[in-house]
Amino acid sequence: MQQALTRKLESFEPLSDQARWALNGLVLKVRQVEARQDLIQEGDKPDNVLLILDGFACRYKVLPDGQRQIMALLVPGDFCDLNVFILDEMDHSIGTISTCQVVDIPRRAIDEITVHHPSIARAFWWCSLVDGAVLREWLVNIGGRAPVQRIAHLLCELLMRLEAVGRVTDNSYTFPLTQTEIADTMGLSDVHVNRTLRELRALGLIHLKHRVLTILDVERLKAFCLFTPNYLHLRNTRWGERRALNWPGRAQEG
Amino acid sequence: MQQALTRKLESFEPLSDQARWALNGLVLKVRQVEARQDLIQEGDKPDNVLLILDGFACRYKVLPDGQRQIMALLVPGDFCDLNVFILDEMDHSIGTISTCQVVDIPRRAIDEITVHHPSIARAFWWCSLVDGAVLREWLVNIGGRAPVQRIAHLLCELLMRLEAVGRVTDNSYTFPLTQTEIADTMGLSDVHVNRTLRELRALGLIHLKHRVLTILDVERLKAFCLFTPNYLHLRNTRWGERRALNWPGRAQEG
DNA sequence: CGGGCCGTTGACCTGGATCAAATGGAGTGG
DNA sequence: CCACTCCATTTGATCCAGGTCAACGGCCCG
Repeated sequence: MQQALTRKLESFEPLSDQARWALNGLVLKVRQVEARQDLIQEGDKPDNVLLILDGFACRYKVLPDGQRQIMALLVPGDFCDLNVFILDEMDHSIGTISTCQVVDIPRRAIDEITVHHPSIARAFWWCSLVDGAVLREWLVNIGGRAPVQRIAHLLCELLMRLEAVGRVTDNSYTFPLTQTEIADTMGLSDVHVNRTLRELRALGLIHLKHRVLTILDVERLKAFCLFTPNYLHLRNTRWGERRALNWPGRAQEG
Repeated sequence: MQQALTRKLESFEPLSDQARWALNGLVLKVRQVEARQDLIQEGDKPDNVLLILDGFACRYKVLPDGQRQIMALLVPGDFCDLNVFILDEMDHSIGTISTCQVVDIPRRAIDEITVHHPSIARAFWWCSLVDGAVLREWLVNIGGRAPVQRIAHLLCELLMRLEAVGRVTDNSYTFPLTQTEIADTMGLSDVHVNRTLRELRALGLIHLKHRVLTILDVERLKAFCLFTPNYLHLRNTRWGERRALNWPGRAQEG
């Protein structure tokens, strides 16, 4: 099941057998971590790269007033910062949401594999660029979209990201966030998340029960929140068709 | 004046004379660009790296409904993505806010300088990691902070970033954004931005007129929005003292 | 002098936060 | 098997921060 990473990287570009084999070599000591545990805390100086093999984790910060903001969701195949070493210390924490399987990859192993396999180096770069793109889209999401489309957008994004690592069947995937966690992610109150989910259910767009989310009508959900997948920069998946979906107007000139 | 980049990189770690000289070599054909022009548009496939020498630019997206979201401000010394080449196409646009001086650095020049100067390669890495950190902080800002502190936080951040490239004198810097642009940045309405600025003025925290911002009481403004500069990862500036400012509680354990 | 852009202000109204309480399910222990 | 606890979800009621609409004023520039 740890081919999540390989599979994800191959949605960027195909890898040679050697490269795939080298990637498997990164996965040595797999750790099982309970839900709601910190993997790294703000202020730490990590000396390993973390790779999520299974489960959901998140980057988050807690403001002095207790307000917690989740800034990213990490799903199977996701790294937390391939180059953290360069920074003095973590400026945010990373914690598990569900039970996770995690690998600690020593810095040196990353260095070696990227030296020996330029294709992997490129693919790793791609990962961090995509992470940035996702982050920007989240900013757009929170800053610009109404709560219903905001949540719908998150669900669409996760559908595609999880699809890319083979965690989706019949438009349905495990979605372990509590409503409060969704609230902390989307900058909403938990009460309002509840009502918004109800609305999405009433619209016949989703079904969410017992931590399993089913998207009842993918195309309608995407249209509903004007989801444009370009920012995920997928190439080789069946989702990655290069087309301008829902892209009427261009930026106005000054 | 183009030592903005050098100066910024040296707030990460000192550079040798050779490295500094090589950096200057990157700056060849400087372009002057009017305010409100696109430097790169969504969908483009850029073949140069852009470096801002002077002026303000921004990353933005325009949603199908016309809503515009600014996702980052680029100030002197800022790059737009050192590795865009890896991606198929831009997923957002970059446009100038004020008149800007911009350099187009060919991909090859970047490759060469990083090969010959590992310290610069590290420093470039640091840049992109900091960009990511800033982006995350913006997410926290929009998702978690009330409008007044949100704007105050932006002003604090800019103070420090501009300070790092020598664009601040007497706690005062050029701030070319219109109120509408601030609104598009902060996920607020322009009317409310206006009132919020008035509030900050009334509190005696800032003075903003004719595109020049003066922070009347830096410490009070920082305290006001609970500004924590750790995410900027500055080391060698007088702001970069390594201390846990305003950091009472730790993340709770599950 | 006139037009356009930007900032400012007032009036109104609504979306979403907040508070509070009830329901339901999963686990635990008697 | 039932009682009890702990949490997440659900729902109702209330309130206000901030969006929306509209008008005006100032400034720059042609």
